[in-house]
Amino acid sequence: MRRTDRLFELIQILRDGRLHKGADMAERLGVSLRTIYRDMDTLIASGLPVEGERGLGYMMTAPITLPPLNLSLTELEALHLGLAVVSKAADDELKAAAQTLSQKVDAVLPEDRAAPASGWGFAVYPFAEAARGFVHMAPLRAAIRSRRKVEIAYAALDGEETKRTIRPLQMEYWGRVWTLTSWCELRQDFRVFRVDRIKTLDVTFDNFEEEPGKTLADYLDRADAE
Amino acid sequence: MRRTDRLFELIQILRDGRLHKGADMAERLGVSLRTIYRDMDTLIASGLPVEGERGLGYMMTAPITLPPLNLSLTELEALHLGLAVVSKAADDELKAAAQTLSQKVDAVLPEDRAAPASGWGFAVYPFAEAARGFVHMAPLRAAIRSRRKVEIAYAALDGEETKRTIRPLQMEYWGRVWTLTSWCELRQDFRVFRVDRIKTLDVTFDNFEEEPGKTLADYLDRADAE
DNA sequence: CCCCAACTGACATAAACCTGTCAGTTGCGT
DNA sequence: ACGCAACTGACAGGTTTATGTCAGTTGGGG
Repeated sequence: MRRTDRLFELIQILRDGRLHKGADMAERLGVSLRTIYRDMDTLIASGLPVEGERGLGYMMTAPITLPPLNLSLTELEALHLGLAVVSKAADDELKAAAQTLSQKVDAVLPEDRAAPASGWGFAVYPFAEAARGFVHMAPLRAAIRSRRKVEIAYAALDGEETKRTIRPLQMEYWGRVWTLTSWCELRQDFRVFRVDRIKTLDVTFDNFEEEPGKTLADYLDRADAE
Repeated sequence: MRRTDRLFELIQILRDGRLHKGADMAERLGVSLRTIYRDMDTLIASGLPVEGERGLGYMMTAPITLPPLNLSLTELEALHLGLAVVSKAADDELKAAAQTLSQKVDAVLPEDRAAPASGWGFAVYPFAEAARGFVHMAPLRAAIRSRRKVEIAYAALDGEETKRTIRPLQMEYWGRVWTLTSWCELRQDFRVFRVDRIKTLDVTFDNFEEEPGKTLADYLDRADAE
């Protein structure tokens, strides 16, 4: 096996984010342990986020690696604008992530492509209403990802407050507010909630599967038909 | 010179986006033309956006290359959300760029990190008011980048229409509308315009330099003081 | 104190890679 | 039809890199 192929195999092995011993990888790839040590040196030097620890083994520390991407100038502008929006118009976790990603991108751009001193020509100012819902966004994003039911207390326009269990499907950003499209178990129908009007929110340990008639696709189909 | 060093030099030569002949690069780097052909094969195979044309030479087609980036899951979400916003809430050029960049990112993610069938859990819907200004955004972005004065016909809130020459400094996205911060030569002061209320817009060939008292930093300083 | 596995330098040997030369082709524009 | 420069395969020779072995160190946890 050529060395470059073996390096690629090592990345695939490590990608699972688990702990791996050098000796095991050596056996698997049919080379000596010393060679694996040399290979790991090379991968780490090239920036792969892996850590080795004596007595333990190797583990990848950041699970997602984007390979080299070729961008046009407009794509770079779109990237910066998009990250600027998220830096302002989402919850603290997403804000921080957008900021660190923007910094990472700026750090690797060639000097002639880096941000001009005056910035990229964009600024973003979120609506106060949108900002009020931020407190719920991180748990909602996690619930959407892992498909867990959520219990909310919701204050409708008329002030009436209801408690209900929902299946969160998607959040929408309208510029002024964030909304949440869900399947509502109380009403046995789809409902769209203003995120800023959710009073309390608890993510349950109750998972939900895709049920015909209750998925985001069903909701969108119905919306298209109307 | 080692081969890897030469490959790096080739990238630097090509980065200017101009046409380059193999023979010239061979002479410059002190190797045979055949070796340059082998090198170009290697760079193209690795994804460098270069095209060769018989009778002409080589040229780089996309000037910006991001090296491998390691992202957390939240950074990936922020990236997708940001690009989703730009895919909806900006001019056609930026929209297209955001879409192609999003596709590029999705194409290179490992399967377990790619977009779930139901999407990333976000949707974005722009205000119609914001959309009305889109027609002016591409020329404005270009004018901001290259610091060229712009002639606009502007319809203020009371309906009065004025023609004026401005120095575009920055655009702001408020969710509902886009605005443009400029130095107005008619009023000899900073002015903020609603992009959707600009009736006509012409980018001139008149460049402007940074003048003390008339820069974006001056405007922001004044805004902070108020 | 012992165990675990990462981590390192030095050396000899083997393997892989790179280069220049040569002769040839291809596609486009004039 | 010609000129231009990319593009290709084959070959010989030279250079560089990689590998395994060996003996040693380091740091953390139990």
